Amino acid sequence: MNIGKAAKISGVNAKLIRHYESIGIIPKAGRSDAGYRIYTEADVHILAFVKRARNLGFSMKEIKKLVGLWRNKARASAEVKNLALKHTEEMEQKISALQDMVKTLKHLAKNCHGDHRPDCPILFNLEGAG
Amino acid sequence: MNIGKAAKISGVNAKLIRHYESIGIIPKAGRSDAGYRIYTEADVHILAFVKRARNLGFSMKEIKKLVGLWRNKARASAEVKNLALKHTEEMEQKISALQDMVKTLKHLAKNCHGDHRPDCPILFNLEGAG
DNA sequence: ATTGACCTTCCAAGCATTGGAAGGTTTAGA
DNA sequence: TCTAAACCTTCCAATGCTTGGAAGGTCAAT
Repeated sequence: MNIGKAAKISGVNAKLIRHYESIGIIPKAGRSDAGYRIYTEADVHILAFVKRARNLGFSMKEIKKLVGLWRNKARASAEVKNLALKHTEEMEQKISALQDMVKTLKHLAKNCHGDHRPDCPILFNLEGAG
Repeated sequence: MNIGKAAKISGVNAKLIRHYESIGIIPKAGRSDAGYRIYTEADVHILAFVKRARNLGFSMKEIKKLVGLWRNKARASAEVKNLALKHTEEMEQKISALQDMVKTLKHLAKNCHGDHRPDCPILFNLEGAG
């Protein structure tokens, strides 16, 4: 099938498929006489895999590893698990950083009149008075 | 003072200060005879303001607005508050998206042996079997 | 006069994705 | 058969934020 159909089925748009190919995330597709990329069911499967991993927040670098592990039937599950847990930790750190920011901003906003008056503790805090 | 000193005091490194100037976040600095940028205490104050806003997760676009509001003594606090609350909402959405990912990954990792064996529910899930 | 620490500009990379331009190919309909 | 729409190709650039380097000019102190 052509790239358009592969895109539709896998949920990864054509532009992105070409990009993934160019950075080596997925193997180079075969070509028709006219130079069109040709995809098999298996190729679409890889694309869908990539998409799911992205939805779980993995970076493309990590996904490259995951795809490699996935296609290597002899991989050790420990390697995959480590990757997943490391990623989980990073996300948890991001979450707590975001929660801190939200907490601070909510506190500041709560004490801001939010009307026509110019006085604003949010700016006052950013100003360095906090 | 020169850019190096301004960087040290404000906590924003010199490279970044030039960049901020180039994208219009901060006003263009004055220049010495030799072309060196010259900063005043007030300039450093703005830089520190930007840095604090960044630490709260505001985008540069938002910060551009905040700096404008901050310098405009006649601003309405409502405008600042809206900006802050909108930003807070966005962060909360990010948090919950991340939490979903973490939950899914933790669940998968829990059921993964994590040893030399190849079987791995994490990959199985990414494969599309989930 | 020379060294070293500063400053200048420009160009590029990193992340992941999206957009457009300019052109070739296939398919369907008049 | 001609043509128009819908596909495909490549390349170049932008997004947002930051960092890095190269090549060169300037300052302060030795």
